[in-house]
Amino acid sequence: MSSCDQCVVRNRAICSALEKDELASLNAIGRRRNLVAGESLIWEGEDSLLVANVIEGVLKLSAGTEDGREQIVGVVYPSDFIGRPFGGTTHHGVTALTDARVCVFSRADFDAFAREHPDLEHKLLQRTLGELDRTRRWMLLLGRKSASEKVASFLLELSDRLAPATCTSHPDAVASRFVLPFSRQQIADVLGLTIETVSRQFTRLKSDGIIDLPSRREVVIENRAMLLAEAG
Amino acid sequence: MSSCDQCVVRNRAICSALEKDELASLNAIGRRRNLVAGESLIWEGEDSLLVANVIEGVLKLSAGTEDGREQIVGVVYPSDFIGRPFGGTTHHGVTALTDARVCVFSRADFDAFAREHPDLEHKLLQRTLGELDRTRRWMLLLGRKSASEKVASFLLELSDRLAPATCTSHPDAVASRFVLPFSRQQIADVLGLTIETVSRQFTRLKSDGIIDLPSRREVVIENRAMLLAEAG
DNA sequence: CGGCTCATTGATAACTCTCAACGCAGGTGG
DNA sequence: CCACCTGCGTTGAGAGTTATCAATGAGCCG
Repeated sequence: MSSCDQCVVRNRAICSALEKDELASLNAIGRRRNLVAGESLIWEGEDSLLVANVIEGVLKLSAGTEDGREQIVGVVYPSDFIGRPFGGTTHHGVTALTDARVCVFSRADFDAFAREHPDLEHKLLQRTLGELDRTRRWMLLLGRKSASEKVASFLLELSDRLAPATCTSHPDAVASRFVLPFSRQQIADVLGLTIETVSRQFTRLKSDGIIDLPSRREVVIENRAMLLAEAG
Repeated sequence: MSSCDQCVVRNRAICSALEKDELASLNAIGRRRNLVAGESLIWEGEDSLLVANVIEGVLKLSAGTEDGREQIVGVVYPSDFIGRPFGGTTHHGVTALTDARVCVFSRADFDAFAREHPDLEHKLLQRTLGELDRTRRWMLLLGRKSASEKVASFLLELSDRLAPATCTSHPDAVASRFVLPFSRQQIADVLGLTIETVSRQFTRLKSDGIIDLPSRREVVIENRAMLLAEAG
């Protein structure tokens, strides 16, 4: 059943602002949707037609130039909000990096509902302010950090962000071993580097004993202190 | 007098969400403050103690690394909102680029007021969503564009953003001649470049006849089409 | 007229990108 | 069950863009 009651992100997503009966109303205008890795939910430049909450999985927000260069401008995790309420066109595409499950709403329905529920808008505002802070911090990395600092920062951020999913019992825990939701190319697109530079930094970090790479998609942080030092 | 009635950004800032009597209440908890160019209003890493509206002038939001590298992560213009409501610490400093006038509120007062005025929060949400879009688009520039593309994009963005101030009668107008609110170093900090690279791009654009530089701080866009082409 | 700050210009170095080849793993079909 | 194919990642050599270091120049104010 597609009910909010059993939703795993019920208490973390913006829905947590709502009372039981309000939640039922929201449930009525939303629907679940499953995405396979690589599938897009929203395309860059399109009219903003839908918004969503992430239930499970990891998705990227990306923008591109006409000649094909791509930059990943955001990564969203379970309980995060997707889309552009109260606005015209979306300026970045949304694509699943892993298989994912989302709770989608038509933007018009959501806008109307949100306008009637200030607590929901307040949660959304808080979340948006937090996302803006995070995005601005990432600009420092893009504009001023070297390749090695970028890769180290990326791994540290990822270990923080992936922690809630891997270890629900201990809120402060960070994952020192995790599965990358990104290909090498996607990591390059997050960091503003090329795939070759990312690869070289990975092998260097490994040969320095700072991380281990059991397989292409797995990372183990062997020495967090040294990784922190690398991150600048 | 420091009254909202005569405020020049009254109809563009988030205050436009309020009725006359509400505006009076807001006026009671805010105060005007003048800043000279170079003066800081908020410092990176501090507790978030105040928020503000920009009345006049241009200010930068900036983040830095421990070893002194700096990245400007945002630029705010008249009617824009400054600061981090509903949150702990500010992750970037706020400094006036030109002499400026702002309308400041203690964060605690503003938070309480905003919670009681959903329309104000709605305006703030819209503004924050717009700022997030703009910031994400800037990430594409930082991560994927060349020095010449960065400088061209910067000049085009600036001519758009400065237009409202220079030409109030015609809303769609863009300024083809304007005064830079930035030093060369600050432009470099916006674009993730060095001052020397910025300078070289400026002189190249000038010798190509795309722009003219009557003085250090003045720019004339001679050929907007070519500048657009340069921007990628 | 100095003395200062800021911007420009030049020469060189460093970092990252580009182009190319190779390697590894997983899936498919004989 | 193994050979092959394909996609992704790694590694290497060389080129290109931007950074760094250094000197010169322009504007501003005492």
